[in-house]
Amino acid sequence: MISKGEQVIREWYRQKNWTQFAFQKEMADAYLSGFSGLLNAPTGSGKTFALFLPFLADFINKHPENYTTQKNNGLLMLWITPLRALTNDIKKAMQEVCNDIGLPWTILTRTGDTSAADKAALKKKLPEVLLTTPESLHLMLAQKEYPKMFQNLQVVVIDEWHELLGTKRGVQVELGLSKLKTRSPLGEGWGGLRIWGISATIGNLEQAAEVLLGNDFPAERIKMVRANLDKKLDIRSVIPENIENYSWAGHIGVKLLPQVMEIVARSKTTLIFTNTRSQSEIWYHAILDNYPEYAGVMAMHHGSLDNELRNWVEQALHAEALKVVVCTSSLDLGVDFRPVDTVVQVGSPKGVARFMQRAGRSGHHPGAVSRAYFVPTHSLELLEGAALKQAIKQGVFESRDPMLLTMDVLIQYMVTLAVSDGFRADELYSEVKSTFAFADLRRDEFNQLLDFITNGGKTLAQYDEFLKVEIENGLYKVNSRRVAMRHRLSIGTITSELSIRVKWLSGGSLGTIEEGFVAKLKPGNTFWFAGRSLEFIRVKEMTAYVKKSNAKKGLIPSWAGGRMPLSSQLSAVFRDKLDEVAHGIEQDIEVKALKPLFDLQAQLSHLPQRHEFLIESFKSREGHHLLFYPFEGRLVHEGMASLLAYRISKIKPASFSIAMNDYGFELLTDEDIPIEKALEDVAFFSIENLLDDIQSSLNSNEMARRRFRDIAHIGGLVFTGYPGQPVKNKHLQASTSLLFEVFNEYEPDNLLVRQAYNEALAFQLEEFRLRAALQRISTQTIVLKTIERPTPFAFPIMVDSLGRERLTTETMEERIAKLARNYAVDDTEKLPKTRNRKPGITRKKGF
DNA sequence: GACCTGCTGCGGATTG
Repeated sequence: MISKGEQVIREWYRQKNWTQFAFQKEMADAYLSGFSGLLNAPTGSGKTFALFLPFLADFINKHPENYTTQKNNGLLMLWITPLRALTNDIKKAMQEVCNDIGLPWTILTRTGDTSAADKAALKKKLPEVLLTTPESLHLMLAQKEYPKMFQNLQVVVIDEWHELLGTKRGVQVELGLSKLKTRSPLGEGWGGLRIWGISATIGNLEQAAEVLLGNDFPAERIKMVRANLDKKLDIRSVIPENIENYSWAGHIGVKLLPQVMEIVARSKTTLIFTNTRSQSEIWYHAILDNYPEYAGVMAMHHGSLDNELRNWVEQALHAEALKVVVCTSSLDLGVDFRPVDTVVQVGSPKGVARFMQRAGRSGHHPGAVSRAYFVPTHSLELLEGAALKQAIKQGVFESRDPMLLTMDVLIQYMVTLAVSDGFRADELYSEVKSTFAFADLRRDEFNQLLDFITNGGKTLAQYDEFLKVEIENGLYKVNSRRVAMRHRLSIGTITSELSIRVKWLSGGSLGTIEEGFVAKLKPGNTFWFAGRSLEFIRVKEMTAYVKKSNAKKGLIPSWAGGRMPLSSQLSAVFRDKLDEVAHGIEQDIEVKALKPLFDLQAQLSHLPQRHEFLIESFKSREGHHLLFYPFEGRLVHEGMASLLAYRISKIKPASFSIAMNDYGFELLTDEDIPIEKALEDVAFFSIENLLDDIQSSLNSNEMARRRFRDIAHIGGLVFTGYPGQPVKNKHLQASTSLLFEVFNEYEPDNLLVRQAYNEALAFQLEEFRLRAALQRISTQTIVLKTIERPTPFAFPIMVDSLGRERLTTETMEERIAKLARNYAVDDTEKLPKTRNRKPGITRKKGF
């Protein structure tokens, strides 16, 4: 005997002519039996229905006779997604089902886009289902009498949980949930509220569920539902026709444009993913220049383009009006674009999961094949193509590590609650302790935070602006309207640099570029942005005004952003591939194509096997070069380079400059380096004294100061300004820097400062990975080769070397002069030609 | 001739 609700679901699938997948049945069973848990399903697999339909069935079962007239029960389902854009898509799908089965419900969304009138209406009459973002959830918690809003809540769904996990937005979700569970009508604690996460496949699914549900969730009420859909992937590398002439270094990859355009021509709709916004612009421009027939059926999509422009592109993709879109990861999530049948990835995707995610953008029908091409931007990167295929075959996925004890997020949350109805310390402490993130929060730490929001802590007590929260009969409350307003304005954990808006003189916005780029422009200059040729007119009030230009050439802006290292999973498979090469047992076409390159590497130096660690040493007019190849990603290399430089300098004082990429790093000095002696020293690669040596070798103070900027924003120590009137970056930097100094000097045990140091260690240095890499190297056989000239492994690193960082305080002028004097012409002349870089241009420090 | 790495994500008041 099946229930009325289940009948309705089945009937709905039948009418749609859809088959109900096994995982959808399993999901319905779990839901209807009252479980909470995690649904592991890829986008476009019908996961929304998998959760929404059982929820409806459950409701129908409670009112089997008259469900079509039931309404106004209050908010029953809260659906949280990380993306504003997704809320409307999902709302449409849900509303359709309700209409189909005759349920008189309105599905609403509440995000920053929601009009003030709708937000006010929402307070008066609650919808049965509400779709929102983590930030909006916290804004709701900052409203007076917010418990009323959630008093009937039955289920919370966190969509794309893998996207939030591992970020401070994820911690925000954990805290929000810890509050909602206490508001459940079905009993205190985890009495009845069901919580479901939806996640794509990641390396730590079990942990993802654990983090979502918190520490006190009864294990017997947790289910993991997996959509074992067999998605067919067809992955191919684009192999340069003449590998011996292909660049040894470089990141743009435009040389392979003809091959890519052949793929585009063969396909219906292609997404070309690039790794940076600037690279998107360059590729778009290159296509327009060389294949003008694509004008009109080609578009671009990245994070600095105006929203309106991006919405248009998304619509046009749906409407099958576009043949090719050049984009960054701004298109690798969310909305499903059915017409897309081919994905091209230009340059290393840096991780297996990211590549899968992007490949999955093509062939978005059940049963369709996802077709993805990998385009290397330099020769050695082709080996990553082989590694990617192997990793996918083996099902190797990166994990998303949950963030722990993020005090800035907690402070923000405490003030949020104080702004609305206020909180009591003991109660809040136990709620917060129930989250995964704050399971280890000590009471004295919590008290320190309480002291901080009420008295400004030890150091800021005399400044009124830090005394936000007052205590009335044990209730922590914000009474100042100004403090409350400012706080609501700064809820959220995403911080970003100030940018300059680009607008037509005639009105209408194109997007944003960075201050530094605008500073390079003179009125009348042409630059390319958003795929158009623009003439720069002037800057006024954070806006650059432009008009259309007919110039064919122009500067292309670049943006400063995060630098993702090669993931440790992909690095490991990359090393496996290299081992195959060294043993001559390579099978992959990528590796076979690279044979000439590897032969040269073997001839000039050595091809390391799994148990070997290669170090190359050579002298040029620039000085003594040492090259190390851990193949562990650039962040680890950066840390390891500084560490080894420090350890060498203990044997013989020297000043080093450092260059690195995802495969290895270089140490360069004008002194003779006693490398053999250093290698004899057992402690050279040792993890003993690692933290101390890191402290001495790197400017950890500066690294922490950088992290502290964001922490201070999130923790509400600085006010970033009213909408439309941002506080100047310079001022913000000065004030966070000052705060950092003050804490460092007078309150070294300050929790936010401690957090800054921890974040720097974990994210800037990837300390955990660095440790593992050193341990691996200490078991390997060191192969030290003296080489005559840069090898295929060395060259890409050395090309980047002009952006190298000085470990000593040698001034810039001296450096440039020395470079100009010593630039080793005879060494570089023989090398394959790559892009030109102006000597003397330095890249900003990484931290 | 220039450009030649560096992603993504959200939210928002009041006064005059």
